[in-house]
Amino acid sequence: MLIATWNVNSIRTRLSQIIDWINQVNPDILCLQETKVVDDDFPVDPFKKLGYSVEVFGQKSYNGVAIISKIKAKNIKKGFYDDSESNQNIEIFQDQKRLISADFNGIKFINVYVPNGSSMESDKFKYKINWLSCLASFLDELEKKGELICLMGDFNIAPTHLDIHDPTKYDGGIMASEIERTALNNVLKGKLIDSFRLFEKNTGHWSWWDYRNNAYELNKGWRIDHIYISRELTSKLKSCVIDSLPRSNLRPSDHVPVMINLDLSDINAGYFEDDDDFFEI
DNA sequence: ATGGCAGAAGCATTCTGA
Repeated sequence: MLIATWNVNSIRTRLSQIIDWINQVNPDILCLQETKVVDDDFPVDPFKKLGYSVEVFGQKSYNGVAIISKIKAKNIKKGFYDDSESNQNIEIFQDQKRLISADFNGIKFINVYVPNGSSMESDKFKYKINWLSCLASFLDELEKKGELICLMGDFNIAPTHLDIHDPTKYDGGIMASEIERTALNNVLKGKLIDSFRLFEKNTGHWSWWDYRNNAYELNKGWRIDHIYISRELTSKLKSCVIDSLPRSNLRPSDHVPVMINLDLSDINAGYFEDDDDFFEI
């Protein structure tokens, strides 16, 4: 099963590039961030024509997440909590559409667009850290239920110095600070594993290049888009690749897709049995 | 230290992103 994440920086501007990429790669699940469109205006038809279902959680101009899938989603949840579970502490996070989750084949897929944080002195930075704290609580609840998890998206954090083209210049700053890395590790708690690092130990692999200063041509990138999976799933993980080619498109997104291949053939045999039924591939 | 580039809103310019 091919599972991908891509911050497309506007679904409407990038639509033809996304459709082209789907036709080339044929992913089973594609999680998008920064769709920048209200749900009613999301272009669902081009995806439906290719046999995909579309689940969206968007807003005007900013943020917005979506899950495109060949498999039918179960338990679609938009934001940290459904309306029925309203919680005073997280209500301030519901106006920014940054998280959508759904179950596929007995695995909880969580698609996130973590706030950027602007500068470390800003209120937006506090918002980023608080948002990550909310995400940690959200995952704690899932952990308690024993859910298998795939947490993916644009994290706006380089996990280590290996994930920055110039760590001497940027380590310790925004997207690379100890505060952010600690907040991220508090989400992962050693239970969720960075898929990419199971295959690649070296630096020089980026998922985002700034539009400015010829960053892509100079290969001055960052690895800030990630796919984390439950430790129990790592034996099923066959690959994790960053497809940097779409960054050379005309009018590209500043991010590129990251993709894993999970071999869930044993789930077909009913290995993971749900309360109510077996999972279809 | 700042700007640079891009997208959305909306029609000049501002806000936001990372």
